[in-house]
Amino acid sequence: MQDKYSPRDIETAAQKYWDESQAFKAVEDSSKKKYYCLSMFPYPSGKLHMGHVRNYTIGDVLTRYHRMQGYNVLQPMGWDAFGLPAENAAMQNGVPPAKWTHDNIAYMKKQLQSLGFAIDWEREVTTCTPEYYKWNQWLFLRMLEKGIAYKKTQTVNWDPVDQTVLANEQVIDGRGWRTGALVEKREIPGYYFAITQYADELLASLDALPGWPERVKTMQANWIGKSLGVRLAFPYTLDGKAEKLWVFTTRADTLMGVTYVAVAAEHPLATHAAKNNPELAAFIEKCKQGSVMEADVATMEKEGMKTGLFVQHPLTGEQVEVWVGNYVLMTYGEGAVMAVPAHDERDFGFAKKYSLPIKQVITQMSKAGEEAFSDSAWQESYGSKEGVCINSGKYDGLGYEAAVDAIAADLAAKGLGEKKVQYRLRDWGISRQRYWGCPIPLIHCAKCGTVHVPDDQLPVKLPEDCVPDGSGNPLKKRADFLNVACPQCGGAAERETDTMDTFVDSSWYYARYCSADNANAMVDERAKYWMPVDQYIGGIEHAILHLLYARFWNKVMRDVGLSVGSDEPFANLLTQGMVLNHIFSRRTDKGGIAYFAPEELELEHDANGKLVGAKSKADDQPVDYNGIGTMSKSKRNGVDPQSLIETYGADTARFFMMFASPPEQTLEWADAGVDGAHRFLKRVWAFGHENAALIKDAPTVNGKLGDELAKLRREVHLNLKQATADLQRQQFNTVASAGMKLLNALERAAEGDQKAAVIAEGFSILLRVLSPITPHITHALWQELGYGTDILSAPWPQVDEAALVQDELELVLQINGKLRGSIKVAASADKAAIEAIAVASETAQQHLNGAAPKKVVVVPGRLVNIVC
RNA sequence: GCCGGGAUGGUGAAAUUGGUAUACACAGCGGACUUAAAAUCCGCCGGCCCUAAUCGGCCAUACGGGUUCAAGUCCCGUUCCCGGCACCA
Repeated sequence: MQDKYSPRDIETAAQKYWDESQAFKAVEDSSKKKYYCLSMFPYPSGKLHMGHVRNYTIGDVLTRYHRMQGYNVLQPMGWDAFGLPAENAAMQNGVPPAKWTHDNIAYMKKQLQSLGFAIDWEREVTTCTPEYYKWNQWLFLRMLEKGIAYKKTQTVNWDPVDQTVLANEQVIDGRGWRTGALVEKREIPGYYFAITQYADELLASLDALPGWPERVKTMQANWIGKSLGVRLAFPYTLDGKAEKLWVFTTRADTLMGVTYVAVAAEHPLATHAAKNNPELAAFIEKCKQGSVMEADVATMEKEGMKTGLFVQHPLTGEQVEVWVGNYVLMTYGEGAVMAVPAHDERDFGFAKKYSLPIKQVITQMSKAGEEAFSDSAWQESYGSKEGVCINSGKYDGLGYEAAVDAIAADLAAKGLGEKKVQYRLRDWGISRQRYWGCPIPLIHCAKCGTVHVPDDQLPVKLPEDCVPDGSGNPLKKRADFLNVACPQCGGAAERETDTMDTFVDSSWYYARYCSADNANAMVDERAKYWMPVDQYIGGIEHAILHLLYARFWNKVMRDVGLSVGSDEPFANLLTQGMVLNHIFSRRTDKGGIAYFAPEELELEHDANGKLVGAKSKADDQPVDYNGIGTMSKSKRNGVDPQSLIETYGADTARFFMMFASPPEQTLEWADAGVDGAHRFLKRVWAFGHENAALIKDAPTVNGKLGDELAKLRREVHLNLKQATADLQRQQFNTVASAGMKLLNALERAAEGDQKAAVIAEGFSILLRVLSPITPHITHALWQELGYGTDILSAPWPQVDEAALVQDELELVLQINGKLRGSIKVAASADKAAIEAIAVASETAQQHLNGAAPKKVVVVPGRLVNIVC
């Protein structure tokens, strides 16, 4: 046995052993309880970053822990390999996205393997391979057949200089990231998945997911946003024809307070009004500038212009003025809203700005609003809270529900409205005008229209040698891809060049791992054994979109008749906190933005170690600080774990990452503390080495121990108990602490009868507690010390409750809630006895001064509080 | 702007159900070993006050209120930070 801890040798040997013994190959075995542990697969950006190390270490700890608990475990890995960064890299380096992606995968796979994760690599899945994306195409066609997929227009960000569609991420302050040009909104056709058809089920089955964090379920429920409201119409006459302007509201009780209606810039009414109104036409054009992002729309200055048109109030028949508002979105609801400035904050701001009338129709029973319409007066007099109707004619005095019912009934009688359930959730637009994605399997024929690619011609393969140049989709220039015979008439036709959103790829990979080698089916019977995923682990940033899309897709697969095994794909979810780092950038001369990677920068700190700025190493000039944020490819602020692994070894990297903070917590990256983690592992090794002879020959603990050794053994089992509980509740930082405390205790062991037995037992517990976190060092020591051949299949240690028993307890003594001392009581003492001892104590007598206590609170095993 | 989360020593954090706030570490300081350094080991380590030193007292879990015998933990309000907002993945 080496006397010095040498991670390189130990880790290479352990990994070789696992590899040769096929230790992590998962085989279906219906006689054993299965545990499918899945971490979100990485985008192959080039190198792992610390967020990956954190994510995959968490998954590996859970996998190895459950294996020791006797489960048949599956932990697979794959690559979310289509996406935008590959195209950006292609533009920068002139390398085709396919090559760049496959090179990155090869490198990152080596990195993952060097971390010693218990992964079954035979099930590896890569989404940019035809074997995988064939099934995207296959299911897409099934969805078209079932009416779950359909075509309509979508609004996109358009860069007028590059003549290309921009992702939201590529829009910075309303400008294209490469060109600096003002971004425009543009309407183009695209394919949608009707996720709203599943809205009710997606909402309802959140209740069937007790293993999901509440915060994620709340976010998803709010995102789906089911609300009961009223869809109602404002009638009007246009060119002599009777028309209706439809709106949706959740506040029909305020209908009598409507003082104007606002429509989107793209609304037909706006278009009509603009025909003879150049000023309005110009305003509508202006509304088309800027990004489509909701955050931008919600924070921009609200602007509007009157159309000169009027509609009728559906109940009173009064004239209501129609405005165009830049905050009304054509793609939401009806593209028009009724405005009640007295009881909606946004309408109020708009009405104040354009001096529109404000009519109070709800009272909160505070003072009536005669005074100036200042914001605080609005809050006090009006407000958006539900209340009782006033100034509303026959509805006066009604509360929210009664008013909505009465108004809805009156609208229905006139044929001008009805109650309606509305969702905030919108259908999922999946068309991307981009090269590096899964081709949409459709063919456009002049004669036959849009034709489905027949199943026997799938997959539609993406040519892998394109190099995008930033302007438009290169597939449009590929005659060999584009030109195809129409499957129906055999005439000349063209392939669809749009590709699918990469969220499609990641919506079902969990199922593919179960049948990764099946070329004839998307999933097969084996999915029934493994699914649902028992533990899914990934970043909290996926709380809504990815997790909702995956839940939706799983239900679609079920409804298409595939054997997915369950209605929900992920039984338990652990949402990892983000690993953050500082972000630095510079404006480019074109007006775009360029980010700097940590290795390109010289950071500057003040005396307290606080970051004050940074300089580029290349030109020694300062760069802009953009605050702190998620480690990401696009912001270039990821920290590569490679040097950490090379310097200290995988076990140190893993231990440090787990010890740094609880998994769900956001973590600002700092490598202070890595030394401490490494020092601890060196101590573990040294302890094993120094006590090797003692441990190898040790008998088992038998009979009563001396006080000191009994105390040590109690500490060992206390820490085992804590570590086991912490693994159950997935708080790995305190599992690491428990390991440290355990070693501290063992190192301080007193001499005495049975010392060898206590040490041998204690160290075997320590090794097993640590093994999920630091599998290599524990594997080596387990073998070297003769505990067994393979710690992987060692059972998880059991707490000996007898070792925890104490004869005498020390309780905290509080006087009036303040710590004033302690008392010793027999473990068997009852409440009355404890109270008597506490009151009789010298400390209590001093404070009581002869008087009787007003109250005594006894918390068994913890404290006594005397109130005087 | 909307939805979700967070804030505890110089730093990462602990406190599992309302019951000793700061476990376990990092950094720092002091010491041992050494010709020396590294490594290793030992000790100290929230702030203020009292004391020669102990003993002890007060304050402190982002900020302001509240409930309770008792609040980091529960309730109300505020600030700042992080994640998401539908074409980053």
